[in-house]
Amino acid sequence: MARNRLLGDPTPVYFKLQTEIQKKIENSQWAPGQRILAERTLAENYKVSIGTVKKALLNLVQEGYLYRIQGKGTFVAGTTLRPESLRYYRFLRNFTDDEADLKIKLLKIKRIKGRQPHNRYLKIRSHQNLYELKRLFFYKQTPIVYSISYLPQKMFKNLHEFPIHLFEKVTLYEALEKKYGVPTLYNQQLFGAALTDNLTAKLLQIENGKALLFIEMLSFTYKDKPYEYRESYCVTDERKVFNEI
Amino acid sequence: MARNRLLGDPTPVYFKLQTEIQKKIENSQWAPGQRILAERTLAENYKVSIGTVKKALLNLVQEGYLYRIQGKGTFVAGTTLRPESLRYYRFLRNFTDDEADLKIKLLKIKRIKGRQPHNRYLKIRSHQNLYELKRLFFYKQTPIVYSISYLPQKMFKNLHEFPIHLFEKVTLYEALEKKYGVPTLYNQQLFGAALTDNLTAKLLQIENGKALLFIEMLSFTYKDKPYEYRESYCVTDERKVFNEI
DNA sequence: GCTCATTTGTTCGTATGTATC
DNA sequence: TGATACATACGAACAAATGAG
Repeated sequence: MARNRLLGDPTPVYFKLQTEIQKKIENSQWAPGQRILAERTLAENYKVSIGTVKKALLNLVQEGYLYRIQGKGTFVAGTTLRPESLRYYRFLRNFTDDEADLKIKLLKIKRIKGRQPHNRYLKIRSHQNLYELKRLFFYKQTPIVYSISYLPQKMFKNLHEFPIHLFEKVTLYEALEKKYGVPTLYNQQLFGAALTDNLTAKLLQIENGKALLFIEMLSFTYKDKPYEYRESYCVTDERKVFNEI
Repeated sequence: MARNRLLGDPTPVYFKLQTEIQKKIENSQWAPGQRILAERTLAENYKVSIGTVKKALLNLVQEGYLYRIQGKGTFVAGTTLRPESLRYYRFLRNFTDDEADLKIKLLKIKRIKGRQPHNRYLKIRSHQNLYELKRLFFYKQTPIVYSISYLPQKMFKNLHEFPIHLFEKVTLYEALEKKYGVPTLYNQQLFGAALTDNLTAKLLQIENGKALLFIEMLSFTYKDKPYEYRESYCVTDERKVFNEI
């Protein structure tokens, strides 16, 4: 009977509930993996019908904040990028090829002063410091990607003290979500081409003057907050970088 | 009361209805833009409750088959009706830049014999013939993309007889949807880097030996049917190709 | 500018099916 | 087996937007 809307507030009840839950997830009051209250319980607590609770929850499932398992419950989700696209990056010979399995090697992690345009992309002030991660991605002993990541020090305290294998065994995404509760919700990329310089030629073991795929990437977590800016140089002679939209 | 499910068929009623409507859209019985029957009418026709019809329709909205306007009705969607998501490449100087507006020039359209790997990507037999479209994309008089598209002749009969401005004034997507009822649902891309050869250097008005962004693209319509394979060469000195996932 | 029929949007409540442990 | 939790389905009432008259 829409009892809750008689006072002239046009915001639907389900949307208010949805927003409340979303906020609890965004500010980490409810952590990824955690089971939340049951439909009925929520309905009783908020004094709304089960159907209204269902609508709020299903919307949040659709937006990637929650997932539900019949008979078990409703749970807070983590990184919402499809696991395939998360595996960084996906290298294929052609459209019908299988994905190549890459190994990661951490070259260096260090703390650096803030710089531009990095800090601007990350939406932090220019005096805020950064972590710089340099990594190589290998396909069967052959290096094919050289990437440099920049992360706000303030957001990832003591990142440099973690064991190195953390950045080699799992993706950076998984590591950051597990250690800092920062799930990846979406990311933006800029694709370009560049010629090899001395450094990249040496690291990627190719001759100078070859064409490289150059990717700039910004990864976002809750509240459209960018938390990583990454530059990658890719050898695409054999395999190319796959994307689906 | 689930009357329709007493006979042991585990398929939900809403899902059957959803599938029926989806098929009508896929085989063009219901065309993009067309209004479909009202909720109540569908409920009466199929002898199910309004809630069940609603669920089926909302699922199809979410999958992009339909859109709904309160007070007007439920309509069949198409590519044209979701402009932002499936645009041509978007060219930006950096992450905070605005999108550059590109002009298109059709260089040539001709019928060619089928070839590999094109026909394999398009999932058609190797003897089936193709259309080949060569186009240049300009940003303020400066050419920045050279693209070659391949389309199955069988699927797009008489494509070469359409006026040229059709391929210059609107995107290829819109043209194909309007003329052949083939909306674009998603596409796949492979990104690589290449060095300029004589042809591309001349067309793109740059010197030989520069690095170009090379994009292979496959566009899909209903039933995961690929209908266009495209190769693009992009000058990314000033602007880069944007993507968001 | 107003009214009215149509259509979708929101909310309620109930009953039953089905998966999990 | 039973308790719990989500999924499906029904139907009613009212709100809000649209467009025609």
